[in-house]
Amino acid sequence: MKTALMVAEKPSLALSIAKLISRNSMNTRKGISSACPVHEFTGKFKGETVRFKVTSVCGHVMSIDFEGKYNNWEKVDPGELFSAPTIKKEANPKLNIIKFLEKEARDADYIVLWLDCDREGENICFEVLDIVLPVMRRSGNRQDVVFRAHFSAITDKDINAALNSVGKPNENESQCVDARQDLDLRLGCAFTRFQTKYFQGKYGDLDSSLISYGPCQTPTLGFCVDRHDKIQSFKPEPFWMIDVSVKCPNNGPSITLDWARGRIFEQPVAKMYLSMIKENKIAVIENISKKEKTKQRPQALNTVEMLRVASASLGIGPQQAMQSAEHLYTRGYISYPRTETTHYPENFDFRSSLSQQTRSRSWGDSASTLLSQGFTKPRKGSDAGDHPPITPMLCATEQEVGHDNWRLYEYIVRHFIASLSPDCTYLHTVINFKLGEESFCCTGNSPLKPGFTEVMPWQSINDQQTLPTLTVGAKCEVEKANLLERKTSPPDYLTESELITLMEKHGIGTDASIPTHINNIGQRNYVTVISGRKLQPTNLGIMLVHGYKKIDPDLALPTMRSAVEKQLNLIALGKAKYTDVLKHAVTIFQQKFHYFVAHVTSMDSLFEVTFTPLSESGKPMSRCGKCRRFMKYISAAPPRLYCNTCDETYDLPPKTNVKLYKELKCPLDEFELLVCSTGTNGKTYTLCPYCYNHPPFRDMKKASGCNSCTHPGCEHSLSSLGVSPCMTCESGILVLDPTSSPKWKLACNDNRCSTVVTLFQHAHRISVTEETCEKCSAYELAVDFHKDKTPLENKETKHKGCIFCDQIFSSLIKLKHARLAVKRRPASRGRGRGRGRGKKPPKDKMSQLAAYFV
DNA sequence: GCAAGGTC
Repeated sequence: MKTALMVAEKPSLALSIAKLISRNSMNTRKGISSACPVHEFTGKFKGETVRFKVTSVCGHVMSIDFEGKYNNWEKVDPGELFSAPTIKKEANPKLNIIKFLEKEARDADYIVLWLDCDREGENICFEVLDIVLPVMRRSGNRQDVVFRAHFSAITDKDINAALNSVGKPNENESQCVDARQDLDLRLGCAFTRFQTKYFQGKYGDLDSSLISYGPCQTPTLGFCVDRHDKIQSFKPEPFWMIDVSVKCPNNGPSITLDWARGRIFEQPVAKMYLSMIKENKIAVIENISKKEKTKQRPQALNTVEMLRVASASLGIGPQQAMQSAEHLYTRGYISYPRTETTHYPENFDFRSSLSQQTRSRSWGDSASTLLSQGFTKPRKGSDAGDHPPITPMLCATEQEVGHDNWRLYEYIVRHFIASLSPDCTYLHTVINFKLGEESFCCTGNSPLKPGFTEVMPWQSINDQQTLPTLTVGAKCEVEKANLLERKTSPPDYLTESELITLMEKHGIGTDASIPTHINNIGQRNYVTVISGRKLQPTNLGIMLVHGYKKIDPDLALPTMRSAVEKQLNLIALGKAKYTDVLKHAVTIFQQKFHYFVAHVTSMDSLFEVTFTPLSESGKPMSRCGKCRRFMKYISAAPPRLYCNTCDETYDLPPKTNVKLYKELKCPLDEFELLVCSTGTNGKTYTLCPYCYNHPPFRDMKKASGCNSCTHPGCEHSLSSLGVSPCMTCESGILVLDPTSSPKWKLACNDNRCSTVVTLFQHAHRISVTEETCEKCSAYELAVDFHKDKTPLENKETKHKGCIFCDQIFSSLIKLKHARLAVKRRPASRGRGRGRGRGKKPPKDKMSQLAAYFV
């Protein structure tokens, strides 16, 4: 029997497709990629009986980057990036998708591509083909083994129809995506590297680790700065309005009236009207109109609407909202959260979705009512052909999902129920008054049928002013008539929710990437989120956009993206060749880049008035090894030391507190050492500013401290202070922290690992000896305890041994877990001092150590 | 260290 391998874009879709084709009878097994299971069953394909294997990738398998040497910021001129060679590399190596696909393809005769039916999906088709075709059983030529399923909904009908009418993948559409990736990479990286190096090399208070540019993120920032500019250039104008209140007949309530003329912009005119009005003591009701109005139930929920409401009503930002939605989706509480569609599929089972929600204490009654009394046909939405709208799939409780996820879940459920509820109707009343010649009115809304607002109470009609019952011709006594002076007010900063709408309208980003772009401009310190989730641009954000406007306005305009996409569309439509279009587009941006570089001083003239030059930034910290003068510590991102005399900058680790380490010097370069602490877990280590940026030894990585330095003679180095391999991470070594006295500690020297082992107190001195433990081969410590507080017998103060195996030491280290029965191998002996210290002992040594500290 | 696009 032949085998057909079928590949979807994500695991959830592979499952749905397998269920629909196999009619729910399949075997599911794990694949070598932890994320992607394989569903197997027998069925019909192209008239023959085959074994189906349905699985998936996780989005793109590959991503584009420059060839390695082009990633060196110091050695490569950003301008070269427009012609630098690029490579495709595995997008997420942890998932091991390439190996997984190769393995599953080996016994396959057919490959059927079930990737999403959009351009990205078409592109992933070819990523998959590049991996599977070389290893597949080749029973025929490519034409006979490669098939593409075209589907527009995940329904029985659609999926099975797609299987029976498979076609071919569209290479033009795929190449269109390749072109976009190539262009975005070159453009983004060239501008980002140039700007970052240029401005960080001049100013000390930009407070951003990266001055990035991107064809989506920059126009996104542009929207925020545009609003800022409108606010800045706004000139308030005074205006006057007439505030009248009348008393209803028969001692009725007082009501405030609105003047038909609204605002008057000339004071004398307003005053004239006021005196005319004041001549009347009585307002007469001229007309009363009552109209039934409708507030429509919401359409089915898609991603951007969910993000807008999350930001505007729940105060949850887009990035966090997507994380919550992801959490709810992976646990089965809601349907797939990335969709543009606002129309329910024809065969959507509303009854079962509603039934699940009847158990809820908060909205169960609403769901029950709809089930027993019949629900309203949902409004027609738009079907983007991607995924069904976002709906609840299971009834959750707050305990199960956690408070923040719960708030989003609650909204999704309420929105779903509301979309099946009747519209809300209310009575809109307008009462027209006459005061002499002038017209006034007052309006009121009173609910008739609450409809969907019962389940979305925040949408309900509730008027502050309830109108009393009045009749035409009734006379109301004027209580007061005053002139109010007001000023026109500027618009407010853009809210996240408005920004999402603008991005969607201009085609900046996609439902999945909009949150990332918004998050990016915050991370880079271009905007700050202020109260009400409004986005206020920072000086940096404003200077950048104003700078682009001076040099080349296209760079920050939302139209640039769409103009590029128009060109790229020609590839997808087969009207132009991939290489021609790409070459043309790259050339244009290369020219724009060179023009920008040539004119960057006009952006810089904006920076000069706002930011502080490096020479005036920071406070003196440690001495430079070259000129012996104090260098200045700049704490704003990116943190660094700047030597004004040498005009050199030395990067420092991010998010780390640094201080001088007793004026001790690095024996190699004479730079004064620093002590770094990250604050979170009490891990501290020392570093030499010069070695951190220019590692002196081949086995010392860039951006490491003395605890990774293999200098054989320096007392601060790994060679002198290293004790044993780290028990929690793969590559780290536990090093004595010489600054930790009196609460002595060992800390892992891998930046990414937070392991810290707290040793004993009451020791004046601890040193790492040259001897290694016979049992575990860790270096032994020599400890000098305080004579009054020594834990040793007979008031002894000195003791030497292995902290893991020595009875006295191991009893003094507080272990969370008792020693487990660990198989011990005879210790390797005779390791030399120095170079050997960094080397990793056999694997079981690791597990042995791990048993002590969990 | 950089873009934007998939998805976990």
